[in-house]
Amino acid sequence: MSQNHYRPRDIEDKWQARWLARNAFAADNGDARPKYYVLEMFPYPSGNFHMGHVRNYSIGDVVARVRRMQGFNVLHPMGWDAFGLPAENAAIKNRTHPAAWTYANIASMRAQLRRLGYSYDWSREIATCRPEYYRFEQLFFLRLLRKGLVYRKKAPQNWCPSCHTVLANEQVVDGLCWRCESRVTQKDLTQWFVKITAYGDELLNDLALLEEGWPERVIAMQRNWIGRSTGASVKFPLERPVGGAREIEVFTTRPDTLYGVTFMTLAPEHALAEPLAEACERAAEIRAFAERIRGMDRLDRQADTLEKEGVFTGAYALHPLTGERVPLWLGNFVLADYGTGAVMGVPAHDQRDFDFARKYRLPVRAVISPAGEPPASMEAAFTGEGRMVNSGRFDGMESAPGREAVARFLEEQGKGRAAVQFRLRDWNISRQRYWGAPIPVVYCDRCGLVPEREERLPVVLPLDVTTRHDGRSPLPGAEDFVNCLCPSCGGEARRETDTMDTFVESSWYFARYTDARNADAPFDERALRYWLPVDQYIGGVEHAILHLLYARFFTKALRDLGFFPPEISEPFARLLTQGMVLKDGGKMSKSRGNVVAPTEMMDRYGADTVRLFCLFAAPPERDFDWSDSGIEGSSRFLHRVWRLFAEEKGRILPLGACGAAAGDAINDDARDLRRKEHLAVKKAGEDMGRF
RNA sequence: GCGAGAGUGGCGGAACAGGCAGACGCACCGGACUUAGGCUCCGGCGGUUCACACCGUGGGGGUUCAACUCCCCCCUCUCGCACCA
Repeated sequence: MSQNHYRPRDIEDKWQARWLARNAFAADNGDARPKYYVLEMFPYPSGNFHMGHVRNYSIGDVVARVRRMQGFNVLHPMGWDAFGLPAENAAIKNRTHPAAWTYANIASMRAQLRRLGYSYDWSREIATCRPEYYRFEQLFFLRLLRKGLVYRKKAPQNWCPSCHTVLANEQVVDGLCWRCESRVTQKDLTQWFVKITAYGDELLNDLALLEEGWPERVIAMQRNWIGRSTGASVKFPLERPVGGAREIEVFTTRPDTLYGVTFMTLAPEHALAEPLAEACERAAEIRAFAERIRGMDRLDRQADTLEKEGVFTGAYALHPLTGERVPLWLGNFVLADYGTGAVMGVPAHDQRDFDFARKYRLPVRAVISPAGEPPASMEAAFTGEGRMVNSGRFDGMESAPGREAVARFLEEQGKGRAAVQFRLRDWNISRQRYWGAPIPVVYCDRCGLVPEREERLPVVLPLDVTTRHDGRSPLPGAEDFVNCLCPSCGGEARRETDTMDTFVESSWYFARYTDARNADAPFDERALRYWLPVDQYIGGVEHAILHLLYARFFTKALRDLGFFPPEISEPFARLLTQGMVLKDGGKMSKSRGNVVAPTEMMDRYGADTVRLFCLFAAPPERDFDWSDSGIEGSSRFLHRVWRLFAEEKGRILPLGACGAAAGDAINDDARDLRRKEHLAVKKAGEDMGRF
């Protein structure tokens, strides 16, 4: 019996045991072969894999195995993105500890991965919740702090009431928490920020290096998110000083339209909104407007159906070039956190300003003439380029040179300058949660804020705490942790109890794999030089901005801190964003009751069938619908392959039998078979060519 | 509105670089094996047609000996962004 029957469990158990015993896929840092680093985005140890993971890792495993067969020294590691909120929530629910829950899940998921037969180098496995890992993250934090790339500030922050923590801008999707989809509110808090904006230009410009290897849409999304605009900042002197201010600064991308300014609009959150109200006899009306707009739900306020409205403050600024009086308004459409929170109103050449001017009967002055003829009457703003008119000394200039000329003139007059604005904001990395890497600073009554000393790292997250049922962090109540000695004066001090955003851990893990067991330093420079960048990175498109932007930033920052060699500026040379595994046209989810568990499928068909189907069902970057009858086909296919080999075994010549030595002994059938084999190998090689 | 991607049998999808459209799989049909088959194996399977043949890759034009593939115009769908001044 049975050799003719395909028995996946027997085959897989046998080989997996052998691979494990020999650590068969260990990569060698000192190897002379060309290197190839293939990496799949590491998982959060939730307890179970879903089909999306299986698809992701199966794609990566094919790349790794093909590259090995092609003679490359392949690094294909795996680890665990192990800090994070679900562990705390599960701990509360199951009356356990986040660490216990996390490590148990890692053990079970590691076993699942081995059963799936992936060719990982297990000797490099990492878990980000271990002090051996996050101690280096704390080191990076201290160095970034020293360099001014980490700072503390109080500002309105995205607050998720359900997760009891702040969120970075990147973690707010359509006004909802990226993890639990609760509505995000605003809260004034003092938080730690990473100055990602200092790298805005480089993050944008280096996208050009990724054009070959990254999907265009991911590049477009990053470009969009960074949102660089060039233009000018312009100072409008106030007719009378208000709240200690003598002028209001605005940013504009169209300094060529400066002579068309007929009003100015401030966000209701602008620092001068209240002083302006105070100075006006209609103070109550202005305050009521500002408060109403400020109190609006973020989502509603950003709706594109929202009508523009505003209120006149009674005050005037003076046009920097003509000296004309420019009325100051508050407006609901001006964003407080972009630019200066104030804009100049050019109704003739900006649709928003046009709408606003129509509603409040403000004058419209055309200063850009499209192709000669100025329009007799305007139904809409003319936002295109043209020739400057009614613009004093600049009359007759084209828009593009006009923009530069106006900016230059403003600068000469001390009334402004050429300027660049980013949409990208600094990254808030403080989290008011327990299960994360402690931020290594202390607060001392005498010395103030003091960084922990590097030789005292890691600041270990205490494990002997009891999780609170209200979801709040137990750290502030953990006295042994909080009470400490000041690294500077040795007096009594208190530790920071916020932890770091888990996206900090995932921003550098790919580099740690190159030297994962190094206890003295985060990396070995030779190992980094040899392995980086990752040649092929694979993961879901949901990280197009979040993780992929942070990791790109970290790579540049670590380079400038001297941790990375200077030639490493981008972490991932090629990126594949794999499609989702759907069921019945939608996401698999517990609530829909349509989850197909990989373990069940492996029990029924074996790991190879599950992997084969995940690869076969659709091209890697496209979504596909899970099909129960489809996987039957993959299973039948493997059965056929096995049976064919088993039945023909006696007639199949050993490898090499086709060589010259065997000569004419080979019959036509064998020759034909060997030819087919080579054609198949060639085809497979060509199909893998894109990697 | 802006950006990206996709439209090919009943379905998922092939077709490298302009050269036999529909590989492979699912479903379906016929046959074999079988007490039975929901297992397995063999064969068939774009449309019209008895056949010859003709038509056929979202629609319309074009280039070419030859177009799913290249060019122009249009339609539909998916995803991302969107009052960023």
